[in-house]
Amino acid sequence: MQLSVDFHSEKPIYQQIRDGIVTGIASGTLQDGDPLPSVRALGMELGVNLHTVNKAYKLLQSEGFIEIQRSRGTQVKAGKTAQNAAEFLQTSGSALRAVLAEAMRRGIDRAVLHQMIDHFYDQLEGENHAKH
Amino acid sequence: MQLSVDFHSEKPIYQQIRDGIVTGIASGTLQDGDPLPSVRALGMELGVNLHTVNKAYKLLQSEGFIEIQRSRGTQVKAGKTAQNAAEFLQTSGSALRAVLAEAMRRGIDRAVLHQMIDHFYDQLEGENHAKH
DNA sequence: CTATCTGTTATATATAATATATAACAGATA
DNA sequence: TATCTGTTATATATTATATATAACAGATAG
Repeated sequence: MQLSVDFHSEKPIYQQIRDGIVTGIASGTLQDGDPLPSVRALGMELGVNLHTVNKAYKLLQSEGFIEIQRSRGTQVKAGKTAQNAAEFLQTSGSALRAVLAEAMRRGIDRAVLHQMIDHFYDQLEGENHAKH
Repeated sequence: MQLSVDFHSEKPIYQQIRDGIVTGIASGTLQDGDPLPSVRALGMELGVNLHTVNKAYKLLQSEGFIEIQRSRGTQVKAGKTAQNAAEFLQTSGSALRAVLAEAMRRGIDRAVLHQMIDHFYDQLEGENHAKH
């Protein structure tokens, strides 16, 4: 687990943990069936309370990224969602990377970029709804 | 001002207001020198407290998007940041839109997408730092 | 000059999200 | 049986968000 948390980030710790694991799955570092550290072990490793790790695990479970088995442990469940993310990165990753590089070259702030993406996504969702 | 807020959104109201105005500037709907409603007027229009609007205005000011003049009002200040955003949308907007459409076609969640973008941005920042 | 419009400041309150701390419970397993 | 799992419960602290009310001070239109 090459995973770290930034205590000064505006992003909640439990989300940082979630994002790190999702990234691991999407990039193939974490594969189907791989065991995850226990909530206590990862908590110790990151210097974080076990409940914070538990919150991240619960979130990942609700999103279908992992499977939690009481008193047995936690395993990566590289299902449809993870597979879709991985395939998207393979087909469109370089295009996305190029667009982001252009944005960075123009000095566009990360928050502004997120806002643009939400805006486009809203538009696309509206178009899709209109079709049905 | 075609601007609305979603009280059930996970995104804070003051950020929704900010994002709406930034979108207006980037799209050209709001142009340099255009006056914005007073904090009280916009608060009334949106059904929101004046301090919430004021918080959004302060944020926009700190980002260089608007200019606030005590007791005179607020004006759009389409400076470098806004210009950069607008130019980026003109040159790369369609490419970004295409990538996002592909992501949506694959059913990729908005949060996962944001996470991917942060990941790429972190990578690109690392590469740029390494060059200098 | 006066009334009214600006943004601003101050104070208080309420709610929700985040994070930690501590303890105990219950199932699986070596 | 001892120890590892996730889970539940309770309590506390901090921060962010949002509202409410009131007052202040500068600009401006009447």
